[in-house]
Amino acid sequence: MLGALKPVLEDATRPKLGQHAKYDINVLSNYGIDVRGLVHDTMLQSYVLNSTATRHDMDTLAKRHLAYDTIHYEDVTGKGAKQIAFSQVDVDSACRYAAEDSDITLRLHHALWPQLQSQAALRAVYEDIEIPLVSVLARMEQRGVLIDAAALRAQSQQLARRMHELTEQAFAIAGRNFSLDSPKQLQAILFDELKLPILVKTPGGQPSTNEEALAAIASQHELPRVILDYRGLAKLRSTYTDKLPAMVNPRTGRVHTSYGQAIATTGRLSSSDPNLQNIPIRTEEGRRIRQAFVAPDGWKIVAADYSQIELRILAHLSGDAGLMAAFHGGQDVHRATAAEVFGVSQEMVDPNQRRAAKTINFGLMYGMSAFGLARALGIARGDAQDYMARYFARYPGVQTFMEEVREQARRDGYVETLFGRRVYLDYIHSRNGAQRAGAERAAINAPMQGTAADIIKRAMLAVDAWLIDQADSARMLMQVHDELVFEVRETRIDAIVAGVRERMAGAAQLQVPLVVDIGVGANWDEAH
DNA sequence: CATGTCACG
DNA sequence: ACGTACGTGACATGA
Repeated sequence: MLGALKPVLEDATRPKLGQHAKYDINVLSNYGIDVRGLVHDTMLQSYVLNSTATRHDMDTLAKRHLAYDTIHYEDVTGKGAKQIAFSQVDVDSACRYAAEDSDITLRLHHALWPQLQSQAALRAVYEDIEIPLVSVLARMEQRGVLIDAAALRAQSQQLARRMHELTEQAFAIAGRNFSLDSPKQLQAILFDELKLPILVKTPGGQPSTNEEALAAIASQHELPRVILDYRGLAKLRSTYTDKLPAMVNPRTGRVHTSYGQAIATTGRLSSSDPNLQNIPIRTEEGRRIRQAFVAPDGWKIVAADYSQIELRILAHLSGDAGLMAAFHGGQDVHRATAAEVFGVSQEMVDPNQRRAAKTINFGLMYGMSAFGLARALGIARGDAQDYMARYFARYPGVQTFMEEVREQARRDGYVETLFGRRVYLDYIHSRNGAQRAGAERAAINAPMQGTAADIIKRAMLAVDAWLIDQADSARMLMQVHDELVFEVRETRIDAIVAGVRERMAGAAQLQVPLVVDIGVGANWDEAH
């Protein structure tokens, strides 16, 4: 069958329609078939029409648009311990399931494509960004990234030893044994037995043992610090140093993530199994994990990230003169903001003022309140209010922009990115004040996060198209929201760095420059 | 499967 | 009185 289908599937002039076609493309790739000619994907149609609405899997879409209950995968294979591989399913059941898959996909296409076709901006996002991106992502997933599994295993051993020591310490301090991994047991010790004050609660109303809560009581008792140290190590070990070596594909010797193209409401990608978009970077111990992401002999890792892309997008979308000037002058934008808010020259900005300005800049993009700013900076609410008032006085365009975004959300029920991608806000008219406020914050953030997502996707398409003519000099391996990671032949570094920079910087024409920082190294950490 | 926690941008 | 900074994915626990 594969032999009969191969010429059809590989013929780009024969148009293909799929539901989550990237999945099928990857399966067929494992059987030596290079699918060409994908023109439609109903999952992506649904996602571009409304990223917020629902999940975009076939069962959900069939129910929603066709009022049809599909045969579920688990109906055919069973589930849990008794589940069998699809290859073990009897041919009659497999045929029914697979035939329905094709039938429903075409019927979904007839339901969704007319809606998309009639809205030019959405159609362009779909046709010019999402559909062509499918093949780029499929190849990134298939390529995988090389990791130094032995180094990670060694780090796991070290972490285990230190965790054991911390466990012994914790037992001695607490006066009894308990599971350091159990928030419930820890809560009983800290707040019932030791009577430490409850300063933070969980969303469920329980006394929290999270980092903020433990840090707040660390001055009153020695146990919280030990737990914090233990937690830091436990996270690294369970999620990364144990897990990543176990996920190396024996056939390729590499780790292969899956990119979610219809998950994040703003248009971002997600990464799973394993998630390569949350590899540690903020601590030295964490960076050792990044050091295990390596290049093969004769190759280097090249990491290219957009500098301050969301703030630049804020400058562009708001048209605020002050913010645009900071970027045009090539200034340190947080320093520039500090100078404005605190009324000093940029040279006189102290580190604390810069840190506060950075918090303000980021917080504003998330719709943060004075209360939130006060908490983030550990200052009085009145002072935070003053800072924000001064910020908006200095950057009036930003305030106007944010009010306009809120207005659009209330009027239309959605907001837009620079390229016309829509993000619907389901709770913008909620009678529940907290929900409504949450929707307003999401509305503020979505145009910036979403435009950044559009831009890097456009850059990926441009870079990929260019790399095809570069004789396998470089391979795009990962995308981490504002960063692209490549492996590049050592002999070709300079040309590839220049080409990548040019295409990433040129992925959108903004009122401010798009700056790309690029590093080269033997591993992902060195490349930063 | 829900909850709490924590890794990233 | 409550909640208060957006978007994700993965892990361990415990019912």
